[in-house]
Amino acid sequence: MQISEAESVVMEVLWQRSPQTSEEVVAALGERQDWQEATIKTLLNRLLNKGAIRAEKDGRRYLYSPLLRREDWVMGESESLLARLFDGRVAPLVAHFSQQRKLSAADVAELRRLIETLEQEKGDEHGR
Amino acid sequence: MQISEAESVVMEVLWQRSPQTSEEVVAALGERQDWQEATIKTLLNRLLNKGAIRAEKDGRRYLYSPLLRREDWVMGESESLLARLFDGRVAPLVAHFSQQRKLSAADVAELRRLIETLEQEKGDEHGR
DNA sequence: CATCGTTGTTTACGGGTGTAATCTCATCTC
DNA sequence: GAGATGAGATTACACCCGTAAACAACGATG
Repeated sequence: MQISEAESVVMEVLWQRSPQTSEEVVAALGERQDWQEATIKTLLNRLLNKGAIRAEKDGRRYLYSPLLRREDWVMGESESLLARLFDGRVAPLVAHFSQQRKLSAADVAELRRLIETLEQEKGDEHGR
Repeated sequence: MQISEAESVVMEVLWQRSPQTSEEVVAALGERQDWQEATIKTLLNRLLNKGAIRAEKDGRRYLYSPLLRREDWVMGESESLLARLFDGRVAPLVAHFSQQRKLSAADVAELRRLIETLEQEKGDEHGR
C-alpha cells in the first residue's frame, strides 16, 4: 500500500480519530494546512481508491475510517529507509546520527533507558 | 537538494568511486540493475542539472563526480523521515522497532555498545 | 575529406502527485 | 414540486519520475 506525502497528512487526521466526515477532516486540516476543500476531497477519494480508508454511508454523508494501520505504514516507511540507507539495520542509523552530532544528552539517556528495558525483556524471554 | 530513488542508485555508484565515465557507471549498474544505457544517461543528466554531480571534460568524454555528499543526503532523508513519523527524534524510532519485535539480541547489544561510547564522549566534553 | 561510431543532449510518453475547479445528484426548503 | 444547497465524483493540469528512443556533435579511421 503506497500512499503519498499529501495523502499521509490526511491519514494522520483519521488515525487521530475515526470515523470522521469529510467536513471534519477539512476542519482538522484547515488549521495547519492551507489546502482548499476540493484538494482534501481529492485526497480522500484517492485514499479510497487505494483501499487505505473506507467510507460508510451515514445518511447523506460518508464517514471515513482508516483501513491501513498507522503502525504498518510507519514500519513500512522505516524499513524502506533503513534498507536503502543503512543496510536494513537500526544501529547504523543511530551511529550516523551520533557521528553528525545530532544526538543530545537527553536523547542518549532516553536510548539508554530503552536499551535497558529491552535487555530486561530479552532476559525474561530466555528464562521463560 | 532532492534526488529521486532511481537517481540515488546512480549516486551510490559514484559515491563508491569517483570520478567515473558514464561507461563505467553503466558497467557498474549493469550487474544489478536492468536499465538500458539510455536510462542511465538520462539519470546522469538529471543529476547534473540538479547540481548533485559534476562533469569534467576528459578528451572526448566526461568524468563524473558527486557534488552532493552521501552523509548529507543520508542525513537529509533520515531527518525527513524522523520528522514526519517520529516527532523528529531517534529514540521513538528505536522504540517502534522494538515494539514490533524487529530488534534481535545482536541489535540490542550493538546499540548498547554504541550508547556506552556516546556516554563516554559526553563525559569527555563535559570535563574539557 | 567523408564516413562511422561513440558519447552526450533532446525529446517522448505514461503514470503518480499536488493542487484545484467543475459537474452531478440527492436532499432540504418554500 | 422547483429551486437551492451541499456532498461526493469527475475532470483538469502542470510537474516529477521511470524508462527509453532519437538526435547531434565531435573525434577516429580509412
